Amino acid sequence: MKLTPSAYLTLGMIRLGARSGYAIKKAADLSTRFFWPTSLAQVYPELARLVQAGLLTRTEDHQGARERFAYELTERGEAALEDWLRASHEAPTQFRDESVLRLFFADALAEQDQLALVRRLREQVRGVAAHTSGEIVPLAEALESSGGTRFPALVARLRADTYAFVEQWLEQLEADLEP
Amino acid sequence: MKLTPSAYLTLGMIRLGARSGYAIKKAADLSTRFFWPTSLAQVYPELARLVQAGLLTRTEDHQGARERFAYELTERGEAALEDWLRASHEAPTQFRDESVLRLFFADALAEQDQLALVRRLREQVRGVAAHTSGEIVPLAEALESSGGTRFPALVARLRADTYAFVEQWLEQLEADLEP
DNA sequence: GTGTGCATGTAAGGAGTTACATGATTGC
DNA sequence: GCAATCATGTAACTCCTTACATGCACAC
Repeated sequence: MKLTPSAYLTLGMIRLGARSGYAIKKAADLSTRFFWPTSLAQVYPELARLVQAGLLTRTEDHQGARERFAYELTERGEAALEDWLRASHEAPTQFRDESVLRLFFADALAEQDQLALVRRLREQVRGVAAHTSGEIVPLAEALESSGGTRFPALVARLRADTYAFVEQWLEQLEADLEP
Repeated sequence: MKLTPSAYLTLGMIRLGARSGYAIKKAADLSTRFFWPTSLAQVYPELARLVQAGLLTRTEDHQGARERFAYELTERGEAALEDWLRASHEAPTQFRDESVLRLFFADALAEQDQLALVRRLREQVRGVAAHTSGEIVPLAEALESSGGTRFPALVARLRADTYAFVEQWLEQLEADLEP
């Protein structure tokens, strides 16, 4: 039984304290979405598969008339997660960015339009950097001080710092392109 | 008629001098693959669509008994490419990286295993950085000095520098994690 | 009382990958 | 002679997204 990264995302989020499918999706949108997006239409079937496979338990946890299920890791589920974390597989990075694709082909433009393209790209990158350091890092740091999990904050900082670096790089490029 | 980024990739590669579907795919594997991967099973139908739409012409260009077709941009094709380059759409970046996902959940591991995970990740990143600066950048720079197209080289350098930055960041993290 | 958030799921469709299928040319 | 590269395409499948469908709880 081979599990996909999305399955491990599910297991990992439950290990970090998410109990419902909804909570997993919500947590993912604030953290892992940037390097592993997911959707509810993925989460629910995945939960069902993992229960089927004996890696999760599902118990009723209804709130009055509103239905809710609480998931927990079984021993085998915990072991599966840790095995995956320890494994040294080659995981090919998937990256798709239309903006960079445009930058790649920018020679087709007149100089002023090239400059405009770079400027737009830098502003996009600046926005991501600001959002990451302003919103995502603080959330992850709250988790760090409350729960003792440090890696979510590390990953958030890595992202913030990387985007800040790219922003500087593009700023320099912009300066070089200016007439 | 709305075109996908893959369509613009196709147009762009032809503008840079690729003539056959095979050549487009080959060029993409050495350049755009890192931010917009493609495959022959995408390229061929895309070429057919673009010919159909009047953005490309297709002419026979057989080499003896081996069949080959040469594609060229029509005026409308060139205009479509340039419009896309000038447009300022929000292009959501798609990024999927199982290694970062593992890093995110690394709190589940014992300290020595956390260190091993970071070390592996750094080595992966180092490999990418080395490949990019050693193989991809020189190729793009050759294009730059021969043909006057500078943006492919800029994009390659951006990638090389970014990965070098991430490698340093992880090196620092590794040092911090060491007992 | 109404909008936002919590909560669970299914169905249809799209985008992209791998595998299949075929064959010529070139360099060693 | 044989392997790698050039060259064109199709078919099946997988993964993921968007849209659909439904309803409770809580705060304002």
